[in-house]
Amino acid sequence: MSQNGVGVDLDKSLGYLLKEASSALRAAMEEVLRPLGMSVTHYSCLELLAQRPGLSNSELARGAFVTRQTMNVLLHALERDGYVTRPAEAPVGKVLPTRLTPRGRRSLEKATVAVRSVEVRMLAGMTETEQSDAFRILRSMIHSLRDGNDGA
Amino acid sequence: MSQNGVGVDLDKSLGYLLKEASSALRAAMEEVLRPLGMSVTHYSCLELLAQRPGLSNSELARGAFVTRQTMNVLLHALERDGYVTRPAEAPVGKVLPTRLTPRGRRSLEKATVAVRSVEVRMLAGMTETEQSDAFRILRSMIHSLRDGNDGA
DNA sequence: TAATCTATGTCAGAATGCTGACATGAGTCA
DNA sequence: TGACTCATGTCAGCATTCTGACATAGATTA
Repeated sequence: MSQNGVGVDLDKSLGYLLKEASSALRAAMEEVLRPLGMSVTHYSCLELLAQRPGLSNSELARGAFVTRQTMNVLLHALERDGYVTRPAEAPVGKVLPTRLTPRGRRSLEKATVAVRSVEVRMLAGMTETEQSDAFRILRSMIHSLRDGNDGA
Repeated sequence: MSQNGVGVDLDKSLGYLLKEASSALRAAMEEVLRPLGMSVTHYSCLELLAQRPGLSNSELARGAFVTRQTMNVLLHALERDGYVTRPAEAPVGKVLPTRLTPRGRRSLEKATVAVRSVEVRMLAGMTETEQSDAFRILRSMIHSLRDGNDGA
């Protein structure tokens, strides 16, 4: 492992490590979701709707960490394939509350099993203390990064 | 914040939190790199070359968590714009060792300052202990996720 | 009430990254 | 030596996501 003192030493950069972990997580999730014909964003959307029925397109987008436009495309596909339903007209304002269909719920159930296996694997090598540390530390990182986004 | 007991509870999912942190980091880096006309992958490539001169296209791709093909496109652009150089013929095998030009090095210097500010911000809210915990825990997560990728 | 601001859904075009495929060079092993 | 395996660089086509833009609905404020 060669390295010199210049710049941000990648071996010691928390940002690089975070990116590496995220990349590994994404790969693991894609691997278990592929046999189900489902992408990570696809799964995220369904999971969000299961836990908070009636979310709008924009809310789903924020929850899945993509743009409104991207989520909009996905939602239309999911609606076309019968996984979700949206009212033809907005009950209030422009917001179209989205809900899972029975088919969407069934599809999600299989995916949830697959994804949970990844989550379990990730937690496996950690003690109880490390697990709660992980939550606290990740939350701290998110908070620090968000603060500077529009603050300073 | 509503939620029920079904499925993977996102509020308590380490995977979701990891994705959130990674998303925040990416946004923060894009924000500071945009004024320099540089993308995250672009910066990653230059930083890798600064620390390990002579890396091949494939090695750079693995280091930046993209495919060979993606890195290949980027390298050609960087070479065209005079940030890196690659020999016309492979000294050995097919591997074309890549190196930063003085221009590439100058460009990287500015980016490094910007990126370091993000890294500092991320570490700011954490104690010394938490910082070393963060490294250990992230490494543990990466290891666990990788193991299962082709193993079990 | 009227003006302004903010958030939403949506369309269009562009950028980015990926999968599939191919030829080639190097290492392995019979 | 020859067959096999593996990694590399590269081309082409496709998928996903993003940025920019617009009209509209609700909230805020003068």
